[in-house]
Amino acid sequence: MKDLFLIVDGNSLMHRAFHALPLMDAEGVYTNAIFGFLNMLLKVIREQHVRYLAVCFDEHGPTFRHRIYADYKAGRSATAPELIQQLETIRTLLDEMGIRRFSLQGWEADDLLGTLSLRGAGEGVTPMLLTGDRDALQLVGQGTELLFTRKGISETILFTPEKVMEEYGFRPDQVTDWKGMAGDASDHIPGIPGVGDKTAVKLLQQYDTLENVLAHAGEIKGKLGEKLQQYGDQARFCKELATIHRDAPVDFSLEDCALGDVASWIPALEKLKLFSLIRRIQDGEGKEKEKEAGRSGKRQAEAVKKEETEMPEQENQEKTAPLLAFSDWVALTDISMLTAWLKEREKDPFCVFIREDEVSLAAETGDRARVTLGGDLLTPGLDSMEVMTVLADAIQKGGAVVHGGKALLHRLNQMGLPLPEAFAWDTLLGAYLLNPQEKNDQLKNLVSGGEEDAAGLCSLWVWQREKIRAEKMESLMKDMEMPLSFVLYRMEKEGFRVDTAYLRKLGEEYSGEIDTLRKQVIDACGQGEFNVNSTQQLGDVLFEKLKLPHGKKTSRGYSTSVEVLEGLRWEAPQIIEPLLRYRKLTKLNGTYVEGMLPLVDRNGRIHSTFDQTVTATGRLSSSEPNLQNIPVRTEEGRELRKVFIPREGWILLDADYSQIELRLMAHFSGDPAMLDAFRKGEDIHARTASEIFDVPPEWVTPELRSRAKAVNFGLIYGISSFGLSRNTGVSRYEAQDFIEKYFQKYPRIKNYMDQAAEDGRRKGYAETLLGRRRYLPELRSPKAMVREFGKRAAMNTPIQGTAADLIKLAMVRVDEALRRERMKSRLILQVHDELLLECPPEEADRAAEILRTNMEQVISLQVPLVAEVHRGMNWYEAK
DNA sequence: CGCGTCACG
DNA sequence: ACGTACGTGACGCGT
Repeated sequence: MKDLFLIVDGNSLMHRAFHALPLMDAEGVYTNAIFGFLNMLLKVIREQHVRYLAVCFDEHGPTFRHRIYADYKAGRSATAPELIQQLETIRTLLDEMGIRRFSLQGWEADDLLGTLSLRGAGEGVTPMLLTGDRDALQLVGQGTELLFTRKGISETILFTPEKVMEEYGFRPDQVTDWKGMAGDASDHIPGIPGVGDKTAVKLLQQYDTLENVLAHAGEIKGKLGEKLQQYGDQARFCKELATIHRDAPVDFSLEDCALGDVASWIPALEKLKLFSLIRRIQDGEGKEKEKEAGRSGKRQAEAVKKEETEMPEQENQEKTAPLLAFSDWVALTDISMLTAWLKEREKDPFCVFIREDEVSLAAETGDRARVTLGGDLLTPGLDSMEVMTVLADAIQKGGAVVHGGKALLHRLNQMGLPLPEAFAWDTLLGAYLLNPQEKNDQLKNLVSGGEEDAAGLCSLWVWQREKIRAEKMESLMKDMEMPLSFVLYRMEKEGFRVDTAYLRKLGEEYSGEIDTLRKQVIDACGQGEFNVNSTQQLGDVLFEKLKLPHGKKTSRGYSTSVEVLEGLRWEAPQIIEPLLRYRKLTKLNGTYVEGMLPLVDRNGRIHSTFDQTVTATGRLSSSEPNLQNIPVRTEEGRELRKVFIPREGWILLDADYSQIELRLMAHFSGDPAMLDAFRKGEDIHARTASEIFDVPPEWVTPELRSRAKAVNFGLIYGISSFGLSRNTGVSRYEAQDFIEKYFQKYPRIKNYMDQAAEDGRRKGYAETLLGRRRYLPELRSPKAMVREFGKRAAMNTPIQGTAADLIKLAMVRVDEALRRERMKSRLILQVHDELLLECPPEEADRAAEILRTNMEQVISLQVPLVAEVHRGMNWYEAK
């Protein structure tokens, strides 16, 4: 095997380490980036056979890229001073450690990586690049490999040309072609407008190179073809910017890069008091030799590993579970074998993973088995109904570990099989709790090696169990999310009855008026026929042809949003009035009439899907149809709620939390004025108005109250004067004034907000009252805008997320109470702070009581929780 | 598929 | 210097 020449992108790694690790301030010296960098370096040296080592840095001053393109990397915020300081220090340190480093005025570290790898390969060593910069992917191949850091620096992934193809769908030599077309916002490289990541990959798969794409641009139909012709030169230029130059005039000799004994680093590390690194070097020496002897010379083709570090990990650490060891698969070829397999393990949980053609089973003992389903004469398999019947019986005992229990319940129900009361574990829900932001619907994304069978499921379960315990989310899992999935299953199955005749009638009314309005708009514009639904055509007519003053622009032209149109009311009322009404009615008709009718089942009921694993904050989401956004804010839209009715002879109960988010803000902040208002049951917005506008309560006008309400809402979202002014119409100056007055009157709230952002930054995540987490890497972004977003999310998530926790818990308890009392009433809908229940009239009083008490008593806070229950013969009445 | 728009809490 | 309220899903357009 050839010796490895490790070439490190110093800037990239230092940058990543800086943002991944907390600032470590040892006597005023920041060393987090240095520590992370060296830790990483040591790890790679330990794991790979590194014989030669070089570290490359950027040099100050413009490069040839800036000379040909002034905007290159414009818009990047300045490097933090704490990082600049460390970038200075690391150079000296590397020199003292005897590590060869390279930097060259006018060249980026990338170019040096390219140059050194070429020269190294020429001398017969295997270059391995270590960087977090995707541009370097173009250098992979001809012996050069690339270790890419991700999740901060805690994981690396080894790229070979095959791996690049697998991850991105193109070859390393196509990286620059790809970037030339797709562009890169972070480097201010525009690419071709309208061509994004996906389109660029598709083009390359068809035409191979940028030049060939451009040569065939004439054959490509439609807008895409036009754009390719129009922006061909821009794409070539962007490709040039993205191309790494491999001919930098460096003073290189391989021998200068020879890596000595890492123990020689120790004196230099002592100066910086990097004792934990020194300890790692010393500890590692004995152990390394042992490992060396047992290890085969072959390096791992692909390795995703966890960095061992003494610093608290800030990012969400490993995201996939390690695969456990299992015995060989046992093929269960008849039903009695399946029955026996399950019987033998009935004392302990078993993992079950069902696919179209196969059921696999696994247990923590390491046993695993599979059953082939269906089959024909050539590929014998078992009858799927028989298999599922046996399986349902075992699952019913409550010991099944599954991925996505709600879907399994639907499946069992459809087959007419008995349902369990609980599962032992649901890894879909576990994955969501561990990281609500991550895509977690596919098991294979959660297990190392991408296993999608019961053995993978079992590995994931064992790993999650421990993580969830360690992160103190066991109760969220066992007492909330898992039971809730059964409640949601029942809600989905029940559905909500719809008065389709009335819905059709509304649709006809809308359609009739829409036709008239469309004609009015087109007449008033006087520019001939056009599609009023097309924002592009509409913008063209209003702002190009009719020269109306345009507001903000969007990436595709002029904005025609309600906001903009309302501004034109007085300019062209004969166009704008019918247009606004047209917009509104087409929305109601398209989304709520046309969209909903096909979803009504033959019993006149509509079955939304409630997804428990979508939102970042812990809320539910509803889809097909979304019943959480049925109109209510305008009377016209609200009429639609008359369409939602209880089953024959029953009634609807609607219970909603009053001001739950503000109450939570009062609780979290402990602000005395706000606590007092809620304890006395006052009108909170009026009270706020009185406080911040400094008028006696009886002087609070609706106008003042409404402003105060906007400020209260703003607070929950992580207020900014810009946002407040945009949403209320007051000037930004006034908005700023309101905010300042607010914080004067409610200082503890200000304190809470600051604390939420600071806690989030320190811990790396925001959490709810019950311990649900949301990771917020944004708080450590170098970009101010991204950081500001992170702050607002850190302030909002505990509030929105705790409200979500509480209503979920209330749902589990309400459902449980209704079942315990053997009532017919059932939950049919949740809308974030509102529960809808359908019940026979004789149960109404008791059901209302169950709703109210379970919602109000769900937890004890510093302020009372209040839920109001209304009843009616349709949703409109019950609200 | 990406965007603009708009419905909800 | 720059663009922002937090969290969702559906529809229609123009690719």
